[in-house]
Amino acid sequence: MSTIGKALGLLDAISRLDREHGLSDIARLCALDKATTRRFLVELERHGFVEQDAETRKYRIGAEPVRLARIREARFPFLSLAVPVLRDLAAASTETVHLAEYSAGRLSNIHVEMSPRAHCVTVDVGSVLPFHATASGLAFLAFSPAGLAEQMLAEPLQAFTRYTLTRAPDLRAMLAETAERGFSISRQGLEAGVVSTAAPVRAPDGTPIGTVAIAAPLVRVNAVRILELGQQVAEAAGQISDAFFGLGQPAPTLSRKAG
Amino acid sequence: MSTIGKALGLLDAISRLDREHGLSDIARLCALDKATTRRFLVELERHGFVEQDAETRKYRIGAEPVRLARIREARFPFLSLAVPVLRDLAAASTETVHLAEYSAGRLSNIHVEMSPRAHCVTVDVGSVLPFHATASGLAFLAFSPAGLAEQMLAEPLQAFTRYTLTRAPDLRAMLAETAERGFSISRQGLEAGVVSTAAPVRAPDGTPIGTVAIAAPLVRVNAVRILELGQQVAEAAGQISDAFFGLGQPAPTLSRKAG
DNA sequence: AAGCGTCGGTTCAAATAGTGAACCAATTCG
DNA sequence: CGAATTGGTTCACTATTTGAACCGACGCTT
Repeated sequence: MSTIGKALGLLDAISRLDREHGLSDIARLCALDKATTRRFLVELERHGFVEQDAETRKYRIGAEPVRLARIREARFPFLSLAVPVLRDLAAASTETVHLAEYSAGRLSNIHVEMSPRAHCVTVDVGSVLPFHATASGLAFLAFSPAGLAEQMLAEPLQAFTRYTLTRAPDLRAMLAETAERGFSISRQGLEAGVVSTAAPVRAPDGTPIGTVAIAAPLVRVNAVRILELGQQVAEAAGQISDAFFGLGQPAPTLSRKAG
Repeated sequence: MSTIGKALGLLDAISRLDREHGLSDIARLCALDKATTRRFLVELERHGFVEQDAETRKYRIGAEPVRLARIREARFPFLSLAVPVLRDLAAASTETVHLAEYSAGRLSNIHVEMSPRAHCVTVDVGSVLPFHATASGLAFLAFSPAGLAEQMLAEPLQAFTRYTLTRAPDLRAMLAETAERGFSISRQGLEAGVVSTAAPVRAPDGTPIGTVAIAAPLVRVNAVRILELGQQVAEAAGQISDAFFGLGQPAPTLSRKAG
């Protein structure tokens, strides 16, 4: 594997940590030598991708990604156009809403609007969503070229709860349903006690570039309510697609590479 | 130089481009071999740091930095706390306001609030600010340990306009003035016809972590007005420092490494 | 339509960079 | 107090990166 790949993998590992960690910890986590890990961290730090706390000597994500993200947002204002819609959706549904973007073969959460209610689902920004176990993942695959779904189903599928669908035929059926319905539903696929529904944000040519999802506590949704939420999420996703590609956007095409 | 450094340098080069470019262009710009450039781009793409347009084959910043930036913002909400203050400042001053963050030895623009006026200064988000030629740079250095300023002054200083101060003694005088006054002033240092004033956002221990600046067309400011704007910018910078470190923030320390 | 330049992308021997076991010195813990 | 961490460094060994030369395709000009 290339050195660059290893270093960026290291950065990815750091991004998944819930708190700051030290050199030895990070080395163990990435199964890299301590010396190698250190060289990577130093190099990443030189470029602002990680920062080292001067006191604790622990490492965290640096400020350079913020700069890069702002540049991307300036040309491709996905977040800034989507957030108002998400806010409205959270208010209308009174449930937690989140937006994911597809990149590098993964679907990552990039924004969360919390439910105004006291009892609600929390979702981490920056987390990577498994395709088979989340409404977002299913919504994304259902509207992508069939090859992508098959590629994802071919890998071993982790069961996060005892409700997680892990058999390809079951998932294929879910995808077919989703494609017909216009939105996906996941019942406790990733987290026990949580039901989600999601719909794709699509480029003009139809390929999804991300998803918008609603996640609600199981106790608040019945068969009728989930369809209601699904309608709302599909509506919002359509709105974002239109807002984004409707005016002025050069509609960039994305090569849909393997994960 | 390490391969990682070269690859991240390439990413940095792409970030500075005003529009998307092709492989050969980028290779030329970075003085790297085409084959090497391609391997880097492919690797960066695999991890989502760049995207290649499927049609034009040109490269642009990818979505992964957005994910990383959101993670950082969730733990270290510099932007989200600063933006409301910047908005108020833009409204109060009726001039363009921008926020910069120090990282990897550079001061980068991470947010801009445009002046409500028709005739106003525009500032690019993501751009890197030269320390000696901008109000932000001077404000940052004036409140940093003296060693950092001397390090920056030691390098050859580019004259962006015929008003740019490039001699170390002149700049040292400016820094002394700035430290005393509490805010910096730059008259056409980077752009002809633009006057700026800036103040540092500081961690509890006093070291600056960024700056907030106002940039106004020369024709709208006289000696009195610039001091007025300076007062406002200093006030706003103080507000951001307080908002950020006042409550709950763990006040992380940053190792102040060379540029 | 032939000629030329440039594009994105690929190949493989030569050269350069990355690697990691062993080693510090400084903390932390029982 | 000593055992087991921690972050960090060294240097002989070796695997990875490098780039000139190559390809087919596209878009000009003649």
